Amino acid sequence: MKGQTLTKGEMQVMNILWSMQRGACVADIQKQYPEPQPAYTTIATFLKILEQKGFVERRKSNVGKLLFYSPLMTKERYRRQVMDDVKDTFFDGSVASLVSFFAEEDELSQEDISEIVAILQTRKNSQVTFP
Amino acid sequence: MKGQTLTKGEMQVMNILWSMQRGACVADIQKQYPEPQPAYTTIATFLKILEQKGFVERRKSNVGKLLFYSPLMTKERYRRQVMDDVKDTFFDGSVASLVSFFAEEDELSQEDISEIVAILQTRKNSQVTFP
DNA sequence: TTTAGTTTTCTAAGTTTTTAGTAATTTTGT
DNA sequence: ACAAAATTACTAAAAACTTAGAAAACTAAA
Repeated sequence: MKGQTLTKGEMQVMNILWSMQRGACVADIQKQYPEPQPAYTTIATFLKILEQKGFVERRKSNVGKLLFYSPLMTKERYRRQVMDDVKDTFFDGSVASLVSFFAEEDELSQEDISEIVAILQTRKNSQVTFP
Repeated sequence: MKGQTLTKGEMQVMNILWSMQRGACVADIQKQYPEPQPAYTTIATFLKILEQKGFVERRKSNVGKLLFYSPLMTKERYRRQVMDDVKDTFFDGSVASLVSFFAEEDELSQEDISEIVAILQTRKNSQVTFP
Protein backbone atom coordinates (compact mmCIF):
# COMPACT_ATOMS: atom_id res chain seq x y z
CA MET A 1 0.00 0.00 0.00
CA LYS A 2 2.84 2.42 -0.68
CA GLY A 3 2.72 4.94 -3.42
CA GLN A 4 4.86 6.12 -6.24
CA THR A 5 6.38 3.52 -8.53
CA LEU A 6 4.79 0.90 -10.71
CA THR A 7 6.08 -2.54 -11.48
CA LYS A 8 6.32 -3.75 -15.04
CA GLY A 9 3.03 -5.59 -14.86
CA GLU A 10 1.17 -2.73 -13.28
CA MET A 11 2.64 -0.37 -15.84
CA GLN A 12 1.32 -2.49 -18.65
CA VAL A 13 -2.19 -2.25 -17.33
CA MET A 14 -1.89 1.51 -16.83
CA ASN A 15 -0.65 1.98 -20.36
CA ILE A 16 -3.70 0.24 -21.72
CA LEU A 17 -5.95 2.19 -19.42
CA TRP A 18 -4.36 5.47 -20.44
CA SER A 19 -4.89 4.62 -24.08
CA MET A 20 -8.63 4.21 -23.56
CA GLN A 21 -10.99 6.96 -22.62
CA ARG A 22 -14.04 6.62 -20.43
CA GLY A 23 -12.58 3.75 -18.48
CA ALA A 24 -12.59 0.06 -19.25
CA CYS A 25 -13.68 -3.21 -17.77
CA VAL A 26 -11.37 -6.17 -17.28
CA ALA A 27 -12.33 -7.87 -20.51
CA ASP A 28 -11.63 -4.69 -22.51
CA ILE A 29 -8.19 -4.49 -21.04
CA GLN A 30 -7.50 -8.13 -21.66
CA LYS A 31 -8.31 -7.72 -25.35
CA GLN A 32 -5.62 -5.04 -25.66
CA TYR A 33 -2.86 -7.35 -24.57
CA PRO A 34 -0.65 -8.90 -27.19
CA GLU A 35 -0.49 -12.66 -27.23
CA PRO A 36 -0.20 -14.47 -25.00
CA GLN A 37 -2.91 -12.66 -23.15
CA PRO A 38 -2.80 -13.12 -19.40
CA ALA A 39 -5.72 -14.66 -17.57
CA TYR A 40 -8.75 -12.52 -16.78
CA THR A 41 -8.05 -12.90 -13.09
CA THR A 42 -4.45 -11.83 -13.48
CA ILE A 43 -5.55 -8.49 -14.83
CA ALA A 44 -8.16 -8.20 -12.13
CA THR A 45 -5.42 -8.67 -9.55
CA PHE A 46 -3.31 -5.92 -11.05
CA LEU A 47 -6.29 -3.61 -11.01
CA LYS A 48 -6.86 -4.41 -7.37
CA ILE A 49 -3.28 -3.48 -6.57
CA LEU A 50 -3.49 -0.34 -8.67
CA GLU A 51 -6.61 0.67 -6.81
CA GLN A 52 -4.83 0.22 -3.49
CA LYS A 53 -1.93 2.31 -4.76
CA GLY A 54 -4.36 5.03 -5.73
CA PHE A 55 -3.65 4.81 -9.45
CA VAL A 56 -7.13 3.80 -10.56
CA GLU A 57 -10.67 4.13 -9.32
CA ARG A 58 -13.59 1.90 -10.03
CA ARG A 59 -17.27 2.43 -10.17
CA LYS A 60 -20.26 0.45 -11.29
CA SER A 61 -21.52 1.00 -14.75
CA ASN A 62 -24.89 2.73 -14.38
CA VAL A 63 -26.29 0.31 -16.93
CA GLY A 64 -26.02 -1.93 -13.90
CA LYS A 65 -23.56 -4.43 -15.14
CA LEU A 66 -19.98 -4.52 -14.09
CA LEU A 67 -17.10 -2.48 -12.79
CA PHE A 68 -15.33 0.11 -14.85
CA TYR A 69 -11.82 1.14 -14.08
CA SER A 70 -10.35 4.52 -14.88
CA PRO A 71 -7.03 6.17 -14.16
CA LEU A 72 -6.73 8.50 -11.21
CA MET A 73 -3.06 9.12 -11.85
CA THR A 74 -2.61 10.78 -15.22
CA LYS A 75 -0.01 9.60 -17.63
CA GLU A 76 1.46 13.10 -17.54
CA ARG A 77 1.93 13.11 -13.81
CA TYR A 78 3.49 9.70 -13.72
CA ARG A 79 5.69 10.58 -16.66
CA ARG A 80 6.95 13.52 -14.68
CA GLN A 81 7.98 11.19 -11.88
CA VAL A 82 9.78 8.83 -14.20
CA MET A 83 11.49 11.58 -16.14
CA ASP A 84 12.78 13.25 -13.02
CA ASP A 85 14.26 9.99 -12.04
CA VAL A 86 15.82 9.32 -15.43
CA LYS A 87 17.18 12.85 -15.56
CA ASP A 88 18.92 12.47 -12.23
CA THR A 89 20.20 8.99 -12.86
CA PHE A 90 21.57 9.44 -16.34
CA PHE A 91 22.14 13.15 -16.83
CA ASP A 92 23.15 14.45 -13.43
CA GLY A 93 19.91 16.33 -13.27
CA SER A 94 20.68 18.46 -16.30
CA VAL A 95 17.94 18.89 -18.89
CA ALA A 96 20.38 20.52 -21.24
CA SER A 97 22.56 17.46 -21.31
CA LEU A 98 19.51 15.31 -21.76
CA VAL A 99 18.46 17.24 -24.81
CA SER A 100 21.92 17.32 -26.28
CA PHE A 101 22.02 13.58 -25.85
CA PHE A 102 19.19 13.30 -28.34
CA ALA A 103 20.73 15.87 -30.60
CA GLU A 104 23.65 13.60 -31.20
CA GLU A 105 23.95 11.03 -33.91
CA ASP A 106 21.31 11.16 -36.57
CA GLU A 107 18.58 11.10 -34.02
CA LEU A 108 17.07 14.44 -34.95
CA SER A 109 16.20 15.57 -38.42
CA GLN A 110 16.41 19.19 -39.51
CA GLU A 111 12.67 19.37 -39.11
CA ASP A 112 12.82 18.04 -35.57
CA ILE A 113 15.43 20.57 -34.64
CA SER A 114 13.49 23.45 -36.11
CA GLU A 115 10.40 22.31 -34.31
CA ILE A 116 12.16 22.08 -30.99
CA VAL A 117 13.86 25.41 -31.37
CA ALA A 118 10.51 26.96 -32.15
CA ILE A 119 9.00 25.44 -29.05
CA LEU A 120 11.83 26.68 -26.93
CA GLN A 121 11.71 30.18 -28.40
CA THR A 122 8.04 30.43 -27.65
CA ARG A 123 8.67 29.35 -24.15
CA LYS A 124 11.52 31.79 -23.81
CA ASN A 125 9.41 34.71 -24.99
CA SER A 126 6.63 33.88 -22.62
CA GLN A 127 8.89 34.08 -19.60
CA VAL A 128 8.71 37.22 -17.53
CA THR A 129 11.85 39.27 -17.35
CA PHE A 130 12.67 42.32 -15.27
CA PRO A 131 14.32 45.00 -17.37
CA MET B 1 21.53 -15.06 -17.95
CA LYS B 2 19.33 -12.86 -20.15
CA GLY B 3 20.54 -9.57 -21.42
CA GLN B 4 19.35 -6.06 -21.54
CA THR B 5 17.78 -4.58 -18.43
CA LEU B 6 19.16 -4.06 -14.97
CA THR B 7 17.32 -4.40 -11.71
CA LYS B 8 17.47 -1.68 -9.11
CA GLY B 9 20.21 -3.39 -7.14
CA GLU B 10 22.33 -4.13 -10.18
CA MET B 11 21.87 -0.58 -11.36
CA GLN B 12 23.23 0.77 -8.11
CA VAL B 13 26.42 -1.20 -8.51
CA MET B 14 26.81 -0.11 -12.10
CA ASN B 15 26.38 3.52 -11.17
CA ILE B 16 29.18 3.27 -8.68
CA LEU B 17 31.33 1.42 -11.16
CA TRP B 18 30.67 3.99 -13.85
CA SER B 19 31.68 6.74 -11.48
CA MET B 20 35.09 5.17 -10.89
CA GLN B 21 37.79 4.79 -13.49
CA ARG B 22 40.25 1.94 -13.75
CA GLY B 23 37.89 -0.56 -12.15
CA ALA B 24 37.24 -1.26 -8.52
CA CYS B 25 37.32 -4.10 -6.07
CA VAL B 26 34.35 -5.10 -3.94
CA ALA B 27 35.51 -3.13 -0.91
CA ASP B 28 35.89 0.06 -2.97
CA ILE B 29 32.36 -0.31 -4.22
CA GLN B 30 31.02 -1.01 -0.77
CA LYS B 31 32.55 2.23 0.52
CA GLN B 32 30.65 4.23 -2.05
CA TYR B 33 27.28 3.08 -0.78
CA PRO B 34 25.30 5.38 1.46
CA GLU B 35 24.35 4.00 4.85
CA PRO B 36 23.29 1.41 5.53
CA GLN B 37 25.92 -0.24 3.39
CA PRO B 38 25.02 -3.71 2.21
CA ALA B 39 27.16 -6.68 3.13
CA TYR B 40 30.35 -7.33 1.24
CA THR B 41 28.93 -10.57 -0.08
CA THR B 42 25.78 -8.88 -1.30
CA ILE B 43 27.81 -6.67 -3.56
CA ALA B 44 29.90 -9.61 -4.67
CA THR B 45 26.69 -11.37 -5.65
CA PHE B 46 25.53 -8.48 -7.76
CA LEU B 47 28.89 -8.36 -9.48
CA LYS B 48 28.59 -12.04 -10.24
CA ILE B 49 25.22 -11.48 -11.84
CA LEU B 50 26.48 -8.47 -13.75
CA GLU B 51 29.34 -10.52 -15.08
CA GLN B 52 26.94 -13.19 -16.27
CA LYS B 53 24.83 -10.54 -17.96
CA GLY B 54 27.92 -9.23 -19.69
CA PHE B 55 27.86 -5.83 -18.02
CA VAL B 56 31.20 -6.12 -16.24
CA GLU B 57 34.43 -7.98 -16.63
CA ARG B 58 36.91 -8.94 -13.98
CA ARG B 59 40.58 -9.58 -13.95
CA LYS B 60 43.21 -10.13 -11.34
CA SER B 61 45.18 -7.19 -10.17
CA ASN B 62 48.71 -7.73 -11.48
CA VAL B 63 49.98 -6.76 -8.05
CA GLY B 64 48.69 -10.26 -7.44
CA LYS B 65 46.01 -9.62 -4.94
CA LEU B 66 42.36 -9.52 -5.74
CA LEU B 67 39.81 -9.11 -8.47
CA PHE B 68 39.04 -5.81 -10.10
CA TYR B 69 35.77 -5.19 -11.75
CA SER B 70 35.24 -2.82 -14.63
CA PRO B 71 32.25 -1.98 -16.82
CA LEU B 72 31.93 -3.59 -20.20
CA MET B 73 28.65 -1.86 -20.95
CA THR B 74 29.18 1.87 -21.01
CA LYS B 75 26.84 4.19 -19.22
CA GLU B 76 26.17 5.86 -22.56
CA ARG B 77 25.11 2.68 -24.24
CA TYR B 78 22.84 1.64 -21.43
CA ARG B 79 21.40 5.12 -21.22
CA ARG B 80 20.55 4.85 -24.87
CA GLN B 81 18.60 1.67 -24.19
CA VAL B 82 16.68 3.20 -21.33
CA MET B 83 15.96 6.44 -23.14
CA ASP B 84 14.67 4.64 -26.19
CA ASP B 85 12.32 2.78 -23.95
CA VAL B 86 11.17 5.89 -22.10
CA LYS B 87 10.74 7.75 -25.35
CA ASP B 88 8.50 5.04 -26.75
CA THR B 89 6.54 4.50 -23.58
CA PHE B 90 5.82 8.07 -22.65
CA PHE B 91 6.25 10.12 -25.79
CA ASP B 92 5.08 7.87 -28.60
CA GLY B 93 8.62 7.74 -29.85
CA SER B 94 8.82 11.48 -30.53
CA VAL B 95 11.93 13.29 -29.38
CA ALA B 96 10.33 16.61 -30.10
CA SER B 97 7.51 15.96 -27.70
CA LEU B 98 10.00 14.73 -25.13
CA VAL B 99 11.93 17.96 -25.34
CA SER B 100 8.86 20.13 -25.27
CA PHE B 101 7.80 18.27 -22.18
CA PHE B 102 10.82 19.69 -20.41
CA ALA B 103 10.28 23.09 -21.91
CA GLU B 104 7.01 23.37 -20.05
CA GLU B 105 6.54 24.74 -16.60
CA ASP B 106 9.51 26.53 -15.12
CA GLU B 107 11.73 23.63 -15.79
CA LEU B 108 14.11 25.47 -18.08
CA SER B 109 15.74 28.80 -17.37
CA GLN B 110 16.54 31.30 -20.07
CA GLU B 111 20.12 30.14 -19.87
CA ASP B 112 19.13 26.52 -20.31
CA ILE B 113 17.09 27.37 -23.34
CA SER B 114 19.87 29.40 -24.91
CA GLU B 115 22.28 26.59 -24.29
CA ILE B 116 20.03 24.00 -25.84
CA VAL B 117 19.26 26.12 -28.85
CA ALA B 118 22.98 26.66 -29.35
CA ILE B 119 23.58 22.93 -29.20
CA LEU B 120 20.85 22.25 -31.69
CA GLN B 121 22.02 24.95 -34.07
CA THR B 122 25.50 23.51 -34.10
CA ARG B 123 24.08 20.12 -34.81
CA LYS B 124 21.89 21.52 -37.55
CA ASN B 125 24.78 23.27 -39.27
CA SER B 126 26.91 20.19 -39.21
CA GLN B 127 24.33 18.17 -41.09
CA VAL B 128 24.92 17.64 -44.77
CA THR B 129 22.32 19.05 -47.09
CA PHE B 130 21.87 18.66 -50.82
CA PRO B 131 21.19 22.01 -52.45
C1' DT C 1 54.37 -24.01 6.24
C1' DT C 2 51.11 -23.12 9.46
C1' DT C 3 47.99 -19.79 10.59
C1' DA C 4 45.44 -15.67 10.53
C1' DG C 5 43.10 -12.62 7.67
C1' DT C 6 40.79 -11.54 3.42
C1' DT C 7 38.38 -12.46 -0.82
C1' DT C 8 35.37 -15.24 -3.56
C1' DT C 9 31.93 -18.84 -4.26
C1' DC C 10 28.10 -21.48 -2.89
C1' DT C 11 23.81 -21.79 -0.98
C1' DA C 12 19.69 -20.40 0.77
C1' DA C 13 16.34 -17.60 3.27
C1' DG C 14 13.44 -13.46 2.92
C1' DT C 15 10.85 -10.24 -0.19
C1' DT C 16 8.48 -8.64 -3.92
C1' DT C 17 6.17 -9.43 -8.15
C1' DT C 18 3.60 -12.19 -11.32
C1' DT C 19 0.32 -15.45 -12.36
C1' DA C 20 -3.95 -17.71 -12.01
C1' DG C 21 -7.20 -21.19 -9.83
C1' DT C 22 -11.21 -21.58 -6.84
C1' DA C 23 -14.75 -19.69 -4.25
C1' DA C 24 -18.14 -16.09 -3.62
C1' DT C 25 -20.98 -12.76 -5.63
C1' DT C 26 -23.56 -10.57 -9.03
C1' DT C 27 -26.02 -10.32 -13.31
C1' DT C 28 -29.04 -12.18 -16.86
C1' DG C 29 -32.26 -15.06 -19.16
C1' DT C 30 -36.28 -18.06 -18.59
C1' DA D 1 -37.46 -16.90 -8.54
C1' DC D 2 -34.07 -20.01 -10.21
C1' DA D 3 -30.39 -21.55 -12.98
C1' DA D 4 -26.65 -20.44 -15.99
C1' DA D 5 -23.16 -17.33 -17.06
C1' DA D 6 -20.14 -13.87 -16.05
C1' DT D 7 -17.62 -10.99 -12.76
C1' DT D 8 -15.05 -10.10 -8.58
C1' DA D 9 -12.61 -11.55 -4.23
C1' DC D 10 -9.71 -14.60 -1.98
C1' DT D 11 -5.83 -17.36 -1.78
C1' DA D 12 -1.67 -19.23 -3.00
C1' DA D 13 1.92 -21.11 -5.97
C1' DA D 14 5.70 -19.84 -9.12
C1' DA D 15 9.17 -16.73 -10.56
C1' DA D 16 12.29 -12.95 -9.96
C1' DC D 17 15.03 -10.14 -7.01
C1' DT D 18 17.54 -9.03 -2.76
C1' DT D 19 20.25 -10.08 0.98
C1' DA D 20 23.80 -12.29 3.40
C1' DG D 21 25.84 -16.32 6.09
C1' DA D 22 28.90 -20.31 5.74
C1' DA D 23 32.28 -22.60 3.26
C1' DA D 24 36.10 -22.60 0.18
C1' DA D 25 40.06 -20.49 -1.84
C1' DC D 26 43.57 -17.49 -1.66
C1' DT D 27 47.19 -14.12 0.31
C1' DA D 28 50.30 -12.61 3.65
C1' DA D 29 52.91 -13.07 7.73
C1' DA D 30 55.31 -15.32 11.37
